Order: sequence, then structure tokens, then C-alpha cells
Amino acid sequence: MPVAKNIVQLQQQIRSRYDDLSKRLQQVASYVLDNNNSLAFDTIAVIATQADVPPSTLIRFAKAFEFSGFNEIKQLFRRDLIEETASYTDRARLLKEHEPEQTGRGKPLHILQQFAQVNSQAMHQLATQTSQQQLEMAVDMLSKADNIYIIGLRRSFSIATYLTYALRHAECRAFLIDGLGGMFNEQLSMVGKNDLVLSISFSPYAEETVMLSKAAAKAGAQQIIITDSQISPLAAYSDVCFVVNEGKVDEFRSQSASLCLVQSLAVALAFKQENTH
Amino acid sequence: MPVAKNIVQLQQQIRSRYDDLSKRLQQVASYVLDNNNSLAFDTIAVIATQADVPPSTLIRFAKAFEFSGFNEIKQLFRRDLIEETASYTDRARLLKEHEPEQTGRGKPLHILQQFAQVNSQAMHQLATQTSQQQLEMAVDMLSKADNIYIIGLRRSFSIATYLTYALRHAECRAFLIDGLGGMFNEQLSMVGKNDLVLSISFSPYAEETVMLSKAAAKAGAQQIIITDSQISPLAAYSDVCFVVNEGKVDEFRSQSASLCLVQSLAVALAFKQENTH
DNA sequence: TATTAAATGAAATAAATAGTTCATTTTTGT
DNA sequence: ACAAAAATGAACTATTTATTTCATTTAATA
Repeated sequence: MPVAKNIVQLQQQIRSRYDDLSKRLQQVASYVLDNNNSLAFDTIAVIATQADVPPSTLIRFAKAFEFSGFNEIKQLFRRDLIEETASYTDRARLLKEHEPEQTGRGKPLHILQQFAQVNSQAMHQLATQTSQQQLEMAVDMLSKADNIYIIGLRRSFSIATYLTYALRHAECRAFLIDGLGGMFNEQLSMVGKNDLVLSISFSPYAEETVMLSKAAAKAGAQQIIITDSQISPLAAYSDVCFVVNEGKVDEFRSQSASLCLVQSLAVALAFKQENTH
Repeated sequence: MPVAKNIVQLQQQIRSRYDDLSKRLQQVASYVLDNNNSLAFDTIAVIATQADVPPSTLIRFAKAFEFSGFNEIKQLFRRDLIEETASYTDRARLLKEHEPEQTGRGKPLHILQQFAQVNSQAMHQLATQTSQQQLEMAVDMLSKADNIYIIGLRRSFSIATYLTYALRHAECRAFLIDGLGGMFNEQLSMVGKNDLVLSISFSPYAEETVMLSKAAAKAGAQQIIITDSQISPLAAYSDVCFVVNEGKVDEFRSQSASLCLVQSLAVALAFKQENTH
């Protein structure tokens, strides 16, 4: 019997061997099967107390399943928790540690696989960390605004571009602030009281985006912000602020989660319009 | 100021005092705000490395916020994670059991979850169905081209936009064909023999994109195509053709997989340039 | 720019946590 | 019921992890 590589395997092994274990080891087994969170977080001493066995029994249990110590079992549970909820950064680090030169570092396919992995993770995080309330508020604001001005420069420009396209398809008066013809100021000055500004900006935050945010605040317009950190300079001006944890490969940040968020907003808005007309 | 009793309180305190903190303490602050899971799981040594500060700074940070040590902060995040995962597991179970009206069909969060889900799958598919050979050939062609012309209209415009941005950062002569000022024909006619055209087009295929493809073929330029079907009208002209299977929610197609592909190409190219110079 | 205070980081120390040992108890087979 | 073997638990040791210290650097003040 090989040593278990993840929780599911371990649980299977425990169940299949349960009847052959000694009394104390059964106690441990049943605790291990029922208390995932405790295993991930508590110390051996605490776990031993909870399971009502001496600490050494835990180590014996681990060794009975071919581990070098109980800590390896705890690691298993930790990693599982991380995979369920973790920020992609944690994930990526784990990947790098556990998956050395498989596809070949720097090779295109390897890069693609890393991005795919990291994006997939970021998607999950986005879905779990975004609240219904934020979303509904944002959609509501979008649906009530006279005009919607969208700004996102440099890296964020493509996201802004897409959102503008999508909102137009939801029959919104959406305008992309692109600075075309050097007309940033002219475009910025259009924002009025019943309008809404949606800014997308990641570190390093573009000057113009921050300026628009200020201008919008002054004009009394509502604001939705999509950014990458709680302490983003934009967060201060926002009515609704989405902090998106994008994945990255080496130093290259992905965009996928932001794109997903933006598209979800547009589609949710489309649904809403449909139901109210 | 009383000591924070939970994550939300702590985050508020950090944000409000951020500007008054020293440089290193700000580094820690920003890491603490953005890496919940790392804080729950990693040791001080690991966190210090990730935040790029010495361990002692973490303890100083904790003390600046009235904790007795950094471990108290870690406890805060652990407790929060336990609560969060418990409720997430519950929610996930409920979702599966009551599929229909639980999160609410058409509700923003439900839409976001669906998109996150299908995108995550699409990522996986992309990573497994794309071949090393295609990718390497594409990267090679990109690195050798005199000029790179990129076209993608309507829905694909944002992807084209992003690729242009990314290639410019990899020090490529990349040009976005955007039809600005009604100059499609003028832009198209620039394509020469040693140039490369990268077209992105999904059904329904934009006329201009197909035209460019033909023009490029006539001019003897190389072509990379990103599309959604083997029988796309573009596939015929391509030297390398990526068929991307995007996810969709109801009738709304996602874009994330294409974005991921495009970014991987750009990063792979950047790596290649770096290694050859 | 000289002086002092604040911030920083490397290395040492303290605390905690995990794992080992061995004497004792319990079980098993005859 | 009696070895012999297996299981058990208390106390000990080793290891890892958190915290403190202090010499050095950086920034502020006069």
C-alpha cells in the first residue's frame, strides 16, 4: 500500500483498514475522518486531547499509514484547504515546489499550463469572495445611471474595451474614455451628477484613472471600482469596490478574473433589463 | 485604539493608518490586506520572505497594532478561514442540492459563479488541448516577423487590444488594426512579405477580419489564427491555427480562454527574447 | 552638515510543537 | 493461567517556529 497523496486517498485507506486497527488507533481514525478543519489547524497536543488519546498515538497512527510523522497528515489537510479557498499566490508557490521541471520551464506549453492553472484558481476565488450584495448594488447602479463612463488604461484597457462593448449590447449608454486625440480632459469633463464612472486600475495605477476618479467624485457621480488591493488609491472614492485577486506567472499578471467579473456584471445587467421591460 | 477582534476590524485599522506607517510596515500592511490565506497557513519565516521583509518587521507590525506578537494576527486569519470554509462548504452543498432558485437564477452572484465555473473548465481544456508544437511554432514566427499586425473586431477587439499591448512590452513591432478613422483599407494594405498577421475571430466572423486574412495570404505574410472552430473561414489561410473552446453561460460566450492563450504567447515570447539576447 | 531619533535586519534566544523512548499495561495464543 | 507479543502513555528530546536583541543604516531636526 503506497502512502496516501491526498485526503481522499487517505480516507479510503482509513476506512478499508479500520476494523484491523487497535482500539486507540480506531479512535484516532474516526477523529481524522470527521474533523478536517481541526487537522488542518490544531497542534498535535490539541488533536490528541480532542481525540482523547496521548500524543504519541497520533504519531503511531501516522506511521501505520506509512507517513514519517503526524505532521505529514496535517500537511495533507492544509493543502486541501488551500486548494479549496486559497489565493492563487499560495497555489502557484505550491505548484512550483511540487512540480519541478516537468514540461520545461520557460517552454510555451509550460507557461500556458501555469496561466491556465492560476486563472482557474483565480476564478474560484473570485466566485467565493465576491458578495451578492456588492454585485447587486453594482448592477443596480449601472441600470439607473444616465450615462456610464468606463476608464481603464494600459494593461486594463482591454477590460475597459470589453465592458464598453458588452454594455452597449445591454443597451446602455456606455462610453469608453480612451484619451483618443489627446482629449482626456474633454472626455473627463462630461461626467455629470446622474452618471456613473466605472474605473479599472491595477498597480501601478495610471494617473489619468485616478484623476477621473477624483473628478467623478467632485461631480457627484457614482463610482464602481475594479482594482487589485484594498489600499488602491481608487478605493477611497468608490461606492462599490471589487478587489480582484488575479493570478500571475512569474511577474506577469493575468487578467482573466477581471474579465470574468466584468462580463458577469454585463450579463447580469442584461438579465435585469430584460425582466423589467 | 482597541486591539482588532477580527479581520474586518484589522483591515479597517490598517487602511486608516496606512499612510502613517514606515516603508517596511507598509509593505507588510499591503501583504496582510491582500493575502488572507497565506497569513492563515504560512510560518512567519515564509510570510516574511513573501512580503520581502525580515521576520522582525512582522512582529513590529503586529505590535504597532497592539498585538502581543504576529502570531495573534495569524490566529485571527485562521479563525476566519475556518468560518469561511465551513460556510462555503455548506453553500456549495446547498447549491448542488437545490440547483435552481437557491442563489437565484439570473441573480448576479449566480451568473458570476457560472462564468467562473465554465471559465475554469475552459482553462483546463485549453491547457490540455493545445500542443507544444503549435505554441512553439507561433512563438517562433512572432519572434522572427518584421512587423506584427493584429486584428480582432467586435467581441474579439479587447483580446486584440490586449495582445498588442503585451507584444509591445515584449519589444515587438506590433500594430493593432482598428479601422480608426475608417482606414481599414489603408491599414490592411501595409502588410508585407516578412510580416505576420494574427487574427482573432469567432462566429459570426467579422467581414473585415476575413478580408485581412485574404490580403495577408496574397501578400505572402505568415498568419496565426485564433478562432472557435476547425471550419472557421479563417482556418484555411493559417500557418498556425488555435481552436479555442470558450465556455458560455446561456448564450453569452466567455473570452477568458482566448485571453489566457494570448497572454501565454506574449509571455513565452518575452522569455524567448530574453534568452536569446 | 552634524546630531539625534527612528527604522531596519542579522543573529541569538525563547517558546511552541513534533517526535522518541521506555517502563507499564493489555491482549493473544497455547 | 502463563508467557510472549502488542499496545499504550508519561516523560523526555529534537525540531521547528516565534520573538528579542543589538549593531547598523536611514531619515529627521536643528
